[in-house]
Amino acid sequence: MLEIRLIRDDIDAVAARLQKRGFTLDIDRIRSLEEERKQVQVETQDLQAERNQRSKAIGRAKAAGEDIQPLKDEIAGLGDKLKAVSGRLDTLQAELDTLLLSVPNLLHDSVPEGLDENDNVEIRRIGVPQAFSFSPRDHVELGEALGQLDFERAALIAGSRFATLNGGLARLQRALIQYMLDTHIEQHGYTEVYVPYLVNSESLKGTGQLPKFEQDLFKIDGESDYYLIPTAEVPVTNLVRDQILDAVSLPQRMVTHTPCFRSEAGSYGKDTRGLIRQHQFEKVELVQIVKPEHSYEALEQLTGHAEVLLKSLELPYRVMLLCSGDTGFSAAKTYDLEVWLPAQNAYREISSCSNFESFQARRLKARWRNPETGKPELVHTVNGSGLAVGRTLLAIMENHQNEDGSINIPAVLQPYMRGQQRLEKASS
RNA sequence: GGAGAGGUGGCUGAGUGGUCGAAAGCGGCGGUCUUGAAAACCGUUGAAGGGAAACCUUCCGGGGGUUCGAAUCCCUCCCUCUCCGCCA
Repeated sequence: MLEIRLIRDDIDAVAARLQKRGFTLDIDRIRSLEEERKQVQVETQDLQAERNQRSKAIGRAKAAGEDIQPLKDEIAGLGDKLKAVSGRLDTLQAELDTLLLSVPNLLHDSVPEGLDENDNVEIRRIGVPQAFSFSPRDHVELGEALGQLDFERAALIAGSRFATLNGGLARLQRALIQYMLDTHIEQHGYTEVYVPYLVNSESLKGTGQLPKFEQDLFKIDGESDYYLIPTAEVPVTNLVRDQILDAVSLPQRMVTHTPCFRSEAGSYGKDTRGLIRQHQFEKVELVQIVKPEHSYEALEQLTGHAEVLLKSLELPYRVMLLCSGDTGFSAAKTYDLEVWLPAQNAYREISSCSNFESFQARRLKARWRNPETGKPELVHTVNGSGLAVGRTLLAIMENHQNEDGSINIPAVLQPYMRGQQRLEKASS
């Protein structure tokens, strides 16, 4: 959410910056709503002040033993008038809030202009794709040949866009999770957290998934206001909702592993094969709560933390700076890490690292007390995948495959696999 | 699931219809004293919105209601605690 003051002060400049990402701000509607809001608010507050004054006078008169009936008569009608005006104020405020909640974040100046992913800018490219002496198979073929990846069983149990793993592959996924968590905890200074996988709508509103992106979520049917988390960003960032944090507690660096659930509505026919786009997948998520002046530094640092994993897993990747049209709703600036997939002969997203500046913090009312001003001020939030585990698993399968269909386990994962060096058909 | 007790400022905790945004204590900040610190004493100390400011409004778990007036009464939801039952 943007600061209403910013919009009030210079709505044209804000609208111009939003246009950069293809969002058209309804200037006239906001102007007229704001104008009426201001007038109705003053009116409401005047009436409230009058009511308070007169009620206190009645209190005094009563204490003095005077007849209060005449005073009560004088006030007749004020209540109804107040109710009408404040009702109107509530309506106006609600309309403005709804409008503001669906306005995306302003982009950082360093974000290149562009329409879609084709305009994203490659920042750096690390690692060289392996030259195979045979035609590399994709992870579906490899996994099914190993007998350790099964989409048919999953379709039977749940439906499309689910997978079952068994034996070595299931263990390798678990090894990846442990390795990623341990690396961030031990080398990058993150604190591990464990959080709910079901969250309420307030939390989703706080991080920006609601109200605009309800169709991407799985909602739990019933009385309770629960959604399955689409990313751990939601519960973890909400740890600081409605808080005024101590300056010395910043930055907060948190890491967690959770499953993530996405409806993938609107992605019919896209990535239908394999593990790339599933309704359920595992992800290790990095979240930082920082002072505003450090958030861009934190974004670079956090992106680097995710990159460490790709390097150590010997996976070639590139870092993309998303252009204005491709940057997500809540983000001010985003780097995507894209891993090389030999079977697709392409780089595919495996991590997305964003600085949200105060956009989420404003919705979350997540603040810190600035010692310089003594006042509560909004924090900045930064997060990124470190990494998407399912996609990492398939990247390992495809990049580290052998001609016989076995898969080399990267050295850093072997300690988590009792020293096992390869996944083979016999292994389990 | 059944029965009961609660949710008040950074914390503890008073307040059951009227100058209550809220006593008191702790903590924080500033000062006096001191070579310095501690102690003691004095002062100060919540958040949000509107306004250039004076100042005004709102907030005592959330929402709704009664009343001239609600932290206080009523309804409803959420959460915490105790006991019983059930359970990974």
